[in-house]
Amino acid sequence: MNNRETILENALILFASFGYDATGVQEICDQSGITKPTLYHYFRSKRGLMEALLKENYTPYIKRLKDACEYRRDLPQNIAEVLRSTFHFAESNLLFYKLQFSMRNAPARGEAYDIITPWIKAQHEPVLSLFSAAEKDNGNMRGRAQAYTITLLGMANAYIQQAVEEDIALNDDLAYQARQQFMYGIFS
Amino acid sequence: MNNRETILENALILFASFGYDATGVQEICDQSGITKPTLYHYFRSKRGLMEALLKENYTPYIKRLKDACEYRRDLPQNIAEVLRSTFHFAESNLLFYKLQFSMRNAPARGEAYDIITPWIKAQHEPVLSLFSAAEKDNGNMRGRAQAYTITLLGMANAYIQQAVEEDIALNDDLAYQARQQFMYGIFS
DNA sequence: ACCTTACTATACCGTACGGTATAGTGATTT
DNA sequence: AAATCACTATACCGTACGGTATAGTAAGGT
Repeated sequence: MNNRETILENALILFASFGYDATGVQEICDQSGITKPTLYHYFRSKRGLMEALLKENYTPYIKRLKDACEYRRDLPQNIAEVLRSTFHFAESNLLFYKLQFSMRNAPARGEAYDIITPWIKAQHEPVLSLFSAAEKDNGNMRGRAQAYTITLLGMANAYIQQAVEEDIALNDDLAYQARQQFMYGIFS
Repeated sequence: MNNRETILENALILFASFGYDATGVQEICDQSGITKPTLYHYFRSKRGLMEALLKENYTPYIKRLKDACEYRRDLPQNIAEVLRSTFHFAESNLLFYKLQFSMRNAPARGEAYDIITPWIKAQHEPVLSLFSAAEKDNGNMRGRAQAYTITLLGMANAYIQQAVEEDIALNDDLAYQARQQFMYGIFS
């Protein structure tokens, strides 16, 4: 494994364990067996390192999420796919999931929040389009696309948190259960 | 207002805006119009300041939550009360709610997480007892008290987040809606 | 008058931070 | 053989951090 990958790997572990602010560049270098100029050669700053980390880990999930949000007049199917892709995202790289979750919920005026903002948008945007498209087929959903987006993703996180703490699998069954519960919230 | 209260008030604003790590003691002092020895007189350390902040703001909520979790063989009633008290907690001091939420979801090895851990337990414990008590009256809930606790509190957070971002009121109607959705998840 | 107590300002401590200037190294290109 | 390139180590920069030693001040008790 080359130095760039080693740095990214150790940065993920340290950032996820101690947070962005509390993790020093020197610490990442020590853990990776390199020195600072090497790190600054590959990533132009601490921020640049975090940006690269987010890009590498988010990209496949966002791509799959976009597919999951392609509306084909079957909203329940879409919702199941959104939940499945999000569960898979969390399960396949739990460390990164924890990191991004803590950053999303970090105070809004910190560097960490700045860096993750575009990715939050990239996640919300396709889900929001999905519910906007579904509105046209279902009158009593009108004007609530934004609310549905927040609630669906919020519920996914609640399920993931539960699965992590209870050590149960984030499988399709759980996604189905979450979908039923979410849809009940919509149509009641 | 005395200096102690001024410091606590400004610390809340700054910690909630920029985070515990990113907020310097000097910044809090400047904002409060005092100097560091004054702060260190009232609070023995930066950590002590945060602990005092949590204690003052959490205590009334935990007390009310405990009442809400007193089981009288009417679980739906208890759940409604848990949601109501939590919604009220968030709405009456949104800044503090945001602060504690970001700390709860912060990386588990930081000082901020250490400080808040006992309060997380103080919140979980009465809700867990509630579901444990309800288990005895309802066989098909057996062994899931922990899962219900996490899901209920997680759902409350999802609703609060939605209410904040959509600028809608965290009133009893919303608590009722959240309860229905949660109970659907239990009994299905 | 004297002592204690609660509180506050000036000025400083050691440490760690993010980042870099300098000087290489070893492989590839010309 | 010379020059170029990607990469890496040593040693250092200025700044900001959490925290404190010292020296008061102002009020109340005796």
